[in-house]
Amino acid sequence: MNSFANRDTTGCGCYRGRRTRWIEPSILYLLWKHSRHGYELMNDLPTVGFFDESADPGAIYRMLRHLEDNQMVESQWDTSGSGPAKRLYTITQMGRDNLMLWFETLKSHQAALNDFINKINELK
Amino acid sequence: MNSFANRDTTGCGCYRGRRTRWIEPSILYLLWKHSRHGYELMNDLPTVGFFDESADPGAIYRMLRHLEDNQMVESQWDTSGSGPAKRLYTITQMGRDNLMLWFETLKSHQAALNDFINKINELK
DNA sequence: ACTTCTATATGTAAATTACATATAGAGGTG
DNA sequence: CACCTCTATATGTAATTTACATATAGAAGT
Repeated sequence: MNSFANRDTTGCGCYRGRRTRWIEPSILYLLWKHSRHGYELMNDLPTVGFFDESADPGAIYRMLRHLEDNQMVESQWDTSGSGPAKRLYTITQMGRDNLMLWFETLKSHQAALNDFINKINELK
Repeated sequence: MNSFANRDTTGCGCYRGRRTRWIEPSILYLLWKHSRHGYELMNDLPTVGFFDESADPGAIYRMLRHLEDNQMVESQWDTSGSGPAKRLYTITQMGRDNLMLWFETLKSHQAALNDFINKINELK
């Protein structure tokens, strides 16, 4: 069964203010800047800030397939260069729109977090 | 089986930078301000900012029991007043220490979130 | 007797995470 | 050429977490 079942039909992972799955906007952000391979994303994700040294390959490839199923990204096999064939992922307009939805969610979370941190500060 | 198995032995829910379970610091924060009943927490949690209109009673009572198992809070039955007997929860020194650990985690998450939001802003 | 409100607590399906493992091409080395 | 390592994509699955439903029960009003 699809582990993304029960999500809304737009494929937007930011529905209902869920605060996890930062991997989705992180991937969209990196692909917005320029197209990349999955393996590249695995190395680049930690630069976004939500990940430590490495990101889980399983999570990345499953998320990429989910994003592709929902027309957020497109891919094509790239047989040039050395090493095994790789898929080059490119963000679509829907993907960009989706990241902008995420942006609103992230800002609202940012506000809540700032507020909570201020509250704790006042305790001391 | 305890659903908090595999957590570290200090009972600190902020280990490894986990970004969910805001309910734990939220409860500790409210109890730091003053002792409350579980039912009161259910109503007060939305004022902290991470919850919408209501918080899940199941999550609250299970978290309270977890906090009590880890000496973060203490409770005593309160039979005064009207209505059924209720448990009055009070934060302990360990609970306060734990919230301060959470505080550091939350600030590091705040930094990552601020950074990511700025990055998305630069795309536009 | 019946209903509603307060209060605490448990059950469980579905979603998610974390980690392990599988598959496979390319390149280097003895 | 057998072997190892690195790159690259992908699947399997146990444990964890969430979300929602339901259970239990005293008190208070009607």
